[in-house]
Amino acid sequence: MATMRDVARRAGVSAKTVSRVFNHDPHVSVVTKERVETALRELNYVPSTLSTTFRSGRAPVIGVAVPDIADPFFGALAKAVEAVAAVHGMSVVMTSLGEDPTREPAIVQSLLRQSLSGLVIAPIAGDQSYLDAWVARTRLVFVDRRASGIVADSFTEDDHAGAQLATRHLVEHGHVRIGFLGDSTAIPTSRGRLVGYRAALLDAAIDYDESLVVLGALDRRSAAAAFAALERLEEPPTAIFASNARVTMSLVPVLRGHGHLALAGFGDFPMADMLDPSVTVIDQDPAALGTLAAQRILDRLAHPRRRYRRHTVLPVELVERASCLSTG
Amino acid sequence: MATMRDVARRAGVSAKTVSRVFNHDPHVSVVTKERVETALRELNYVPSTLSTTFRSGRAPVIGVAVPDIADPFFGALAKAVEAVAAVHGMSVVMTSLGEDPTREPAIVQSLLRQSLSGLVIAPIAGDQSYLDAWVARTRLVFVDRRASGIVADSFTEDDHAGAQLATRHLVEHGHVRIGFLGDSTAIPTSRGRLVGYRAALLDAAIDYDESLVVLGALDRRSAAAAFAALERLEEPPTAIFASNARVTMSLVPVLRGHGHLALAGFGDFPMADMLDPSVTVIDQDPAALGTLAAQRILDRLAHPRRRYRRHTVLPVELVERASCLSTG
DNA sequence: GCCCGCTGTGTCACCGGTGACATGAAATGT
DNA sequence: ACATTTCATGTCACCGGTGACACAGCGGGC
Repeated sequence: MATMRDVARRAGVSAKTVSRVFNHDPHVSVVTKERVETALRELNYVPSTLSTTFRSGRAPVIGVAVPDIADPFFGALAKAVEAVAAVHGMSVVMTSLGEDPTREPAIVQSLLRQSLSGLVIAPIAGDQSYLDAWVARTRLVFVDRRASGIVADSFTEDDHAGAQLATRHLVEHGHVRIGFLGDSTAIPTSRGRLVGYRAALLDAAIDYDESLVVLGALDRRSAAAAFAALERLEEPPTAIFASNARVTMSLVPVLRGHGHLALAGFGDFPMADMLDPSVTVIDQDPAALGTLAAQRILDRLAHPRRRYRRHTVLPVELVERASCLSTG
Repeated sequence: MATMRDVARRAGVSAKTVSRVFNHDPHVSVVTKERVETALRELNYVPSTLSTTFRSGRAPVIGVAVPDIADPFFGALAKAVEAVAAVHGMSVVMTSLGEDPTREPAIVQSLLRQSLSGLVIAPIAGDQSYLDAWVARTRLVFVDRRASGIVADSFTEDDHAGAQLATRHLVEHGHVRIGFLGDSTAIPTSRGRLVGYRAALLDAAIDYDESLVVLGALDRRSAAAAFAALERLEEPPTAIFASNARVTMSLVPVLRGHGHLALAGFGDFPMADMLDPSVTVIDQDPAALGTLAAQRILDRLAHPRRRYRRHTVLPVELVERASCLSTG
């Protein structure tokens, strides 16, 4: 691929002059300009971002680190980040953090070595103090979950209010024994949702029964096992609150086999309205998270000393469908 | 962030020596090595990939350009690419090409300016000759759809056989009037599936009726419109073949309202087995496409002059569920 | 005629890790 | 004891676009 010096040689000028022509610097004579433009065209010059990136020490790239890029929630989030980045001539590097919190630091740091302009991260580990050294260099924005161990911007959704809303909704449909099915309380979002669930019970003066809280529902098999644990209770639940979309989806086939319990889940998912019964959910807006996060990175790049709101919590809303109507 | 020269100054050696220690070059005395290692630790040195990338002219990055990264199919594909790349210390830049084929060249070229090690692309345009200049520099691998206008590796799925299989399946369930609902025949995959559909009809000695082929079913609304066009026919279809998962999903609510037609779709999707009726589909393997594509890029990087099979077509299989049983 | 400013263009250095090569000292071989 | 190899370490240049600065030539104002 032709470099600027190649073009310069062909046009009989210095590389700097080519640079000027390429960047529409007015201080170039018309004759020179035309000669250079011809050479540019003839050599099919395409500038490499490498040198500018190297010189500036900052790649025109925004990183996105999420638990799983194939998850529709994070897919939508990433897509939104990319849309914002593209408008500003930036690219997006993506990485899946997976399930193992201990691997998070290594994965994220190998991303950061690329001198990203910013990083949007939905962490899986309980502590991000390993990012301490990077806070000054890279604009870090947390989404879905707040940072812990460091101070960084965050855009999250109202886990507490959403879970409270969904649980209250089940209570209003006459349920008293409401199970909480989740993945792991190591994840802050799940913790927040559990707290919201408890708050709704408290509001309704329903005693909190720890045996109704079952974790580890990661896929259909483990969801079945978790559900079985609830069924074995002396007083099994008549309704279930699923702490995220993955749990809800894993639960659908399980509930199908075991009579109809009421179900409400945190997080909408494709086809939720087409299932029988259609699933009542708390609707999140991953695209909004992504857009805001990307925007914040660009804002901070453009205005390094401006001050911003540290934590933004987006409201969520209940999408009422049929699954909360049925009773065991 | 500390550079090698910073470390060198602190340890009282040259930058090169630091480089040697960092890369475990045995030609360093134990004393020096320890002094350097201390300095490395004290300054918390993390190498920047920027300089090496610049010098080598090749970023340790694989690009992934797909129509929509939020689509579960491409999400799974991207995830697989990333998994392979991560093992080799590489990152993945992703970009959505969107819907407008005319924007593809600009989007892809802005990716390529980053001197990627390779690019995995599922194109939306009908012609990739704009990539001509890049073939020599960047390892291009096409997935899901072949390249047109240039010679490049491809990994695709057997659109023809899959569509033929699904259509034959519907025929075997007694259907003669089978509608074909698709997005656009500008997309090569859709074209291939249409051909497969026609082949199955031919096999069964069923006349091909062009009015049974309706395109433009991109979302629920347009799918409804497309379906309405079929319903208006004098002899409406009793079964429908949907040319991709997005069409199938858009069609689910539409069919719900209009009596039960048999349905088979190309491409599985989450919850397809939980719908009522569960949807018979042709199962694709996006992760396999992603893995193979990434692997090919790494292979070509490692063995530049080795020869490879240009085009690989992966088999697909029918997942029989309930939707093909019901009859209008 | 001199200074000033403006214009068009060129030169140089820089960003940071590392390959190619050099250098001086110690170790080994004869 | 001297030649030769090995070893530890250093110096330099490079990758490519561009900011800082230089400089020659020219026109205008005094």
